[in-house]
Amino acid sequence: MRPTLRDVAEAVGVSRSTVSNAYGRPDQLSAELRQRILDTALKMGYSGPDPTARSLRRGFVGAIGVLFTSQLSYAFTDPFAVRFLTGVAEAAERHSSSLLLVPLPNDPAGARKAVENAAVDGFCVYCAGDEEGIIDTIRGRGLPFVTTSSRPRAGDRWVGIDERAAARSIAEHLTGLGHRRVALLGDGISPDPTSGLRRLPDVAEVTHSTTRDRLAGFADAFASVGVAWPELTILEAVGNTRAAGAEAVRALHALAEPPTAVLACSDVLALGAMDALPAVVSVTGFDDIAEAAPAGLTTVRQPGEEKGRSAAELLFDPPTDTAAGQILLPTTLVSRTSTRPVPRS
Amino acid sequence: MRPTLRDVAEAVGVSRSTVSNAYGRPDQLSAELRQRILDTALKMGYSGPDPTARSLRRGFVGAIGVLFTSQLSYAFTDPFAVRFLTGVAEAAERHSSSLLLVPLPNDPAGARKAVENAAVDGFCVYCAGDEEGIIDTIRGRGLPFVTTSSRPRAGDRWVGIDERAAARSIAEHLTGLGHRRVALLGDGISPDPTSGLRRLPDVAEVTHSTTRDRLAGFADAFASVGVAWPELTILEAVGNTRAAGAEAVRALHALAEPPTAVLACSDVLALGAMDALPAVVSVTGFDDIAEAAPAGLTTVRQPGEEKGRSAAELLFDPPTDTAAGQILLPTTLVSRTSTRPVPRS
DNA sequence: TTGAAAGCGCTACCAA
DNA sequence: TTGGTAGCGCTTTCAA
Repeated sequence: MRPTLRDVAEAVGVSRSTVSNAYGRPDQLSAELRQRILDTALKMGYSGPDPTARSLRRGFVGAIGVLFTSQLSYAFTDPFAVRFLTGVAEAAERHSSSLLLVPLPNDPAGARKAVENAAVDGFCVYCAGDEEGIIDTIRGRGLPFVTTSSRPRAGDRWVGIDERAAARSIAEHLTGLGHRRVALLGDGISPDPTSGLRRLPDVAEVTHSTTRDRLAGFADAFASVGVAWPELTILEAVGNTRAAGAEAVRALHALAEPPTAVLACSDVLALGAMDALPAVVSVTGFDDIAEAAPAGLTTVRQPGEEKGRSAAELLFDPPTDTAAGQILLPTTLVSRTSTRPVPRS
Repeated sequence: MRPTLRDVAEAVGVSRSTVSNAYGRPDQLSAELRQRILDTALKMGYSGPDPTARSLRRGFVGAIGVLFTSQLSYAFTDPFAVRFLTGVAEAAERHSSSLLLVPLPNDPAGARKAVENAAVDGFCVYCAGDEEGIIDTIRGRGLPFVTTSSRPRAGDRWVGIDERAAARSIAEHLTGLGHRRVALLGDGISPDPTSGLRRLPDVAEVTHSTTRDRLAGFADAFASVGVAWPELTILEAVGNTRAAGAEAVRALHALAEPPTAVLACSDVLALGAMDALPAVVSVTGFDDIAEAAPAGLTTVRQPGEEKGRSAAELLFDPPTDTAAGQILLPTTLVSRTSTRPVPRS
């Protein structure tokens, strides 16, 4: 049996409080006594107060939870998610807090349970899919949280970008180059995804909110040059991976009149599309991950690390002014070689 | 005040054990009573047992700690570390366990405290630097752990590769191409690093164990063709980043007889070296990260995800056979275009 | 199937 | 500066 604080107290011949103070409040006892306690503890193989017991008593844990609304192991394969995490980690370091990464099972009940069982002081929710249920569960626990959802509730802390406007801006870049027959590529379009062409009466039916907003932004730009939603080709990828992007655009080969450009909802998908398409087809991405520049991918840059950092800081230092709890980050259109004017035919 | 399990028990008019069972052991009470309890709880705003209290009572947490022996936020910028983490996450998902990422302060005392305060059931230690003190602290807590250290103690659980042999193999590739005047590039060579040329009487003095073993392996190959340690140029990078690699090799411009090849201790450093050197200089890396292939970098492949997965599995399912607790992973030499025969002059 | 009792290991208050 | 006391919120025997 490992020794407890009580054992050390008995061995030294002092009370438990004094031993506790020796670890947590060194100023509450003489340096000499403290040293005697620490020495005895070391000799007995006691390595300090049990973290769990301490958390229970103190009512705070010293860790924040990070939730990815997609599979945790996938999150690490998504360069943008990793950048977000880097930012969160920076803030956590500054606040001497740990990061609890909680894998969420696919079934809602399991996900709920996972969120309820996480021993944390608050959550950063990286929204890449369905977040409603998860956020409700956190709310139910009464814990503070920050989201990157594309549509935060008023009063919720949030860090994000104007998804729709950013998407519109890159689509306008393409309309400016003369593109009219285009395909939109995203994942999380339907609840039960399959790769390839999708018939979609209305953008409102798109499952994932981020994809929905970006597609809506793309559509805005085309609507303003007279291309209505039904004339846009919608491509669904199964998952946000390069391979899924490549796979999805294969469906274009079957078309009599293939699009002159593909607008992807992420750089990862866009790079996959470039892998599978001839270079005459213009391609755009979203995020500006590290791989985008060497590939010459035209994209929208959003500050990934800063997103993570701001989210975590919002959790650690809640702003008193409620308006300051919503941080809108800037985006920039980055024009590279993957987009060109429509070839005359 | 949030309601506790006790409040729910009183509201329903049953004992606390029964409410506890309603959550943790549904088979211990009638479905009807359970539903009544759950309904009441919901109405009262009770969202299930407190995770910390439950952990204390049960004596187990449901999370494993992941320790990077370099700054946590840096770890995410290292593609190989991210792959390791991906593997760990996969295993954690399978075992419904969370991942606690613990930032370690640079000072040993702070690092010790951070490890002592982590509420986890065990640790995966990703060794990229000094691990001795950290592992001792874990041992002091009596928690199970797995390392990727290059020199595990007998009896410790471990996952790794034969660093020295792998390094030797890639160096032999270069000696086979005729290279004799070469530079070795690594980080963590000296305790107080500065970028550039390093005078180093003996490889044993290298600070970080992994760098030490890889440099030793490089040296082995050159020794066997008659190039002794003092004839090798040693370059130190400050940190394992692409920029640091580029910066470190700038020191070569000053040499009258620059090396014909640079052997780096990681792909990241190697890519940096390629950024800063003329293409006639051969460069080798280590790890085979995703960026290596497009850059044509000759390197040694080690299975990153598998390393993480195996490490975590070793933690979750301790092998009864102690010999099975040490897993040696295979490596492969991947020859690409960044290495060429020595140009005749 | 349900309940009473006994802590898990610790910290914080208050009094000495 | 030190110690006694009272729980933090829960689970788990064990007995009814």
